[in-house]
Amino acid sequence: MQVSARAEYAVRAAVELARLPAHRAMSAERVAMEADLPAKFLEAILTDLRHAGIVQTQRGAQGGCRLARGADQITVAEIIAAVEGPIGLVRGESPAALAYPPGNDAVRQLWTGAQHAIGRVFASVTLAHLADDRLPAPIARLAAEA
Amino acid sequence: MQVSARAEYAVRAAVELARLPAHRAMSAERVAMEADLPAKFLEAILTDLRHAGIVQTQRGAQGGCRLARGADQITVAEIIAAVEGPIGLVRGESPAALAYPPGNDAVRQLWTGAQHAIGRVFASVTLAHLADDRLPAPIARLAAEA
DNA sequence: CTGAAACCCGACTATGTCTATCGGGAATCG
DNA sequence: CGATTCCCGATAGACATAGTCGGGTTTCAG
Repeated sequence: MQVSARAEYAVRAAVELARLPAHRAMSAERVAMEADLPAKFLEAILTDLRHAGIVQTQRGAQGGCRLARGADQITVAEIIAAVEGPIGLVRGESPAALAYPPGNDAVRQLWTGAQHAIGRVFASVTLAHLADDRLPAPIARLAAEA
Repeated sequence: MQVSARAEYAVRAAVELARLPAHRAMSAERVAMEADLPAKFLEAILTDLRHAGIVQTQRGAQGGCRLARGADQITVAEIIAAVEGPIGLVRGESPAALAYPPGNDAVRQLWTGAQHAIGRVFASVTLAHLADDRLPAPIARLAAEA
């Protein structure tokens, strides 16, 4: 039950971009410096984010990266999906695809529920929240509880 | 973001045991047959469950495995912890152990919240629920939603 | 007592995933 | 032109995971 380094880096990099003044770009290398991430690895991650339409890039001198939309229009869920590919909670399969014998539907629902629980958290947090260092109240409460 | 085969197998095997009449045991091999799991691999998993005090075993002819407690006293969270070891959501570290620069606490809280969200699901489902093929209402609702 | 049933356990292999880097190519701007 | 910056495929190395093997130990039935 892990969040990959890839996903964690993607979020941190995106937060960096979200803190940029509007319409300004930042080179991938600079993002790597600021966020303390391995430069070439981050480059690959930013490529994923671009393919997913989350960031836009500009080649050449004075080029760089910026968010393709407002920070409040980009959720953590999107970012993670972009870098980790389609999410399969159990053995690479979606819970819905698992074949359990009859009378064992609850097991499937268990995995589905877990997936939705985490998906709901990720879908309700945007880059704007992270850039402001302030989560939505329900999530903050969840994080604070025992 | 995956549940390992190990964890999934452990849950399925435990459900099998939960459906046994009280004080009856079942050989590991038979559990593997019934639940359609690789026999030797399951043996290793059952060893983990025994070390965690979730199942009891009896060697020799007519021996086998049974739950160490009532099915309603064993949660999925316990089972998963038993077979996957201490859970580290991000890069093997607990979110609390991650060092983020100041102003980035929300990122840490995000991972913590995700961990709690999933932990809450797993902690509220017991083997009794799964053996009856019926989840607690809040979890069932979570599984059913879009 | 003997032998079969069953657990116990460490070693091992194979496969894949994940992290990260390298090197060179293509676009862009000054 | 030439510096900057993105683009992308190949690849290496480390590690985790899934699953097997073989032999040992305990226990019980007869």
